[in-house]
Amino acid sequence: MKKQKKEVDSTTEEKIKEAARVVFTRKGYAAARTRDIAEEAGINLALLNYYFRSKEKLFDIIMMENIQRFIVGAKEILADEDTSLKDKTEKIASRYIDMLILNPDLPLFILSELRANPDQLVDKMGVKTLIAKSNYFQQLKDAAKMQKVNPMHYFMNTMALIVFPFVASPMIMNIGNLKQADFIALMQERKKLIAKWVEAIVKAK
Amino acid sequence: MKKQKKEVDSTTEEKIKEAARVVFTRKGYAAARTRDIAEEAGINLALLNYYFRSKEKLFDIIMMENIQRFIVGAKEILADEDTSLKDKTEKIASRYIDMLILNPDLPLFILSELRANPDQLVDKMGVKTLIAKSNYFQQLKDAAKMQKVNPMHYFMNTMALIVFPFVASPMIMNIGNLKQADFIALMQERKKLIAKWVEAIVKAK
DNA sequence: ATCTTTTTTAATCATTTGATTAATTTATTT
DNA sequence: AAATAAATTAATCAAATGATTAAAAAAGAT
Repeated sequence: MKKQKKEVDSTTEEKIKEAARVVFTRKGYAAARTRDIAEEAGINLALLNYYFRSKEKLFDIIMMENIQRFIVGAKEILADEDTSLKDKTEKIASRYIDMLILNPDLPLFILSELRANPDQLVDKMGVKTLIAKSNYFQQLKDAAKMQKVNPMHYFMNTMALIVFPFVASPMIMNIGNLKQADFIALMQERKKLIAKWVEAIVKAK
Repeated sequence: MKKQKKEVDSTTEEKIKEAARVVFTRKGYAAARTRDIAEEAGINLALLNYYFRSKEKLFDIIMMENIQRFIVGAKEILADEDTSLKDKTEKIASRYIDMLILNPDLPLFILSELRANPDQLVDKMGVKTLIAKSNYFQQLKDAAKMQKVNPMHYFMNTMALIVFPFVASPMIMNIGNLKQADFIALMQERKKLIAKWVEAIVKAK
């Protein structure tokens, strides 16, 4: 009944999930074919429905896990009462840039599917409270109050500086004449720069 | 043979194109159904193929026009030899934010389809030379030289600050408890702020 | 008015695609 | 080893979907 788990990711179920993650994340729900996933996983198409019932059910699982993957680890950084805003920004930037180098399709996937499905997926994942009630957001508010600016601006700016290059990487690489390695090198540089920039923004004028 | 053009957008061909723009831009190529487009246009499905041969041909036209819509008007601002970097940034931010308020789905659509089709669509549209050879980019390079930083960083930052909030608007509105009108008000505020922020970034540290 | 061309419609086709079924193979239990 | 359960496969189904066709309607030309 139970599959032996000596190789953790070698069960059929795991092979399907991993293939689904690759295909869904790269092509999006609508463009992904269940046959693509089956082929990527090296399994018979029927097994996909045998293990996950439907394309949609499988997608929901992947979507959940992808969002989790996106916010995991952020909580401790954002909650830390002993670090400055600049410290947090640098840690967040560093962690996310590393993660995005490994999963470059993740943000565009999430943002696209989020727009397509006005579900409360974000709600469900508790992103809102994670951020809005964090020490980080309080520090943002403090900084914003002095500038008489909506703190959401600073939050958007930080996210933008971290995530946008990955969302727009084909265009960036084209305009800047960059190869894959050049782009990654640029992103590595940003780990330190972003915190500096955000600090400059917060203190601007 | 020729349709009279008294009402410019009332010809069947135009109705289809406009409907296609709406549906493609909102749902992307893969999720858009030719029947959706026909219904949105209020025409018989066969007319879509009669006028445009195929879904793909119609899409290519819309894609071209959408990219054009994205870069039109930027050229003069970027080329102007008599304005400062800050002036240009402010003008670009203002123009793009206005445009994005009217076409909020445009950037995610372009970025998604650009990633899906590694064609040289960007090449074809001449975005690269438009930017790389502009007075604007020269000013970016000058600023970057002093900071010993790749000028692409500043380009990415400016694009990010302008475009990202629209790409991530569902998440932003959720986290910030914002209604549509609140979000637009925030974007209006950014018109002025972005140039200030970019200036602060360029001069940072 | 008649003829020709263009536009529009309803019906249908062929393919793709998500899903199911029945049979076969493999693993587990007794 | 026999019996039972789980996993896998090939074949097939039904619905969706892009596209075509033949006929009808509308517009334009003679």
